[in-house]
Amino acid sequence: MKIGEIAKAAGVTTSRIRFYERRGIIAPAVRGENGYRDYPEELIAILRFIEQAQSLGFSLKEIAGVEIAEGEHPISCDEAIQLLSKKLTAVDAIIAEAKARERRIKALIGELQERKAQG
Amino acid sequence: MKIGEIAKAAGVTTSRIRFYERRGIIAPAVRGENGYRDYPEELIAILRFIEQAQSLGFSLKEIAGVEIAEGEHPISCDEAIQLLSKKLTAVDAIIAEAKARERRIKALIGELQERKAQG
DNA sequence: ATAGGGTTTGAACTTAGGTTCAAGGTCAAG
DNA sequence: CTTGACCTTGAACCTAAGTTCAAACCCTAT
Repeated sequence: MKIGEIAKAAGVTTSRIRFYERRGIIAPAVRGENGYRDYPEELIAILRFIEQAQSLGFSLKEIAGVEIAEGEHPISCDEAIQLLSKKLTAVDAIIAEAKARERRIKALIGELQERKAQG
Repeated sequence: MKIGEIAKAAGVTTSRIRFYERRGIIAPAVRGENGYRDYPEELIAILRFIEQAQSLGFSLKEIAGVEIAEGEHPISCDEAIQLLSKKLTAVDAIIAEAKARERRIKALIGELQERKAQG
């Protein structure tokens, strides 16, 4: 498949695919006679996997590590659980931080409303 | 006060203060004979205000808007409540998103543990 | 053969919030 | 009078995840 076809199939832009290649997140494409990139259908699943991982909060750097591991020797179930657990901890920290922010903002609003009503 | 003094007093770097000036977040400093920036003590409070606002989730762009308003005609209590309420909504959205992520990650971990135990 | 669409490359641009650097000017102390 | 600490400027650099651009090449349909 040509880059435009696979991009459409996976729902990403062609520039993004080239970018992933530059960054080593996906393997360099096989080239046709004309120099065009030629992709196997399996890349569609990989691109979708990348999107999924990103939406869970994994950076491309983190994803690249897994992808490379996939190339060499696929990531094990235990390793996947490890990675997800670590990310879960990070996400929990983000939630806690955001909640703290929320509390502070609410407190400030309360203060200002007091001031408006009384002072 | 010289830039180094005020930076130390406010707990920020001198480069940050110059950066804020470049961006129009704080007013251009008055200059002494030697060309050195000369700051009034009030800037300490302003710098602390900026840090506070940032830690509540306001961007420098948003803060700049308020600062400019402060220069011209101070922001009203009602306006402050408005801004904070809007930010509260944004923070709530971030929390909701992060929680959704958390749920998805937990679900995935659960799936993988099932697979490990059974499959 | 020519217009259009798709592809190639490398390089520059984007947002955010700064930091770091180089080259030079200033000031107080010893 | 020189050393060291501070100040000045503009410009480049940083992370993240791409996008956009220019100039050129390829392919297909008319």
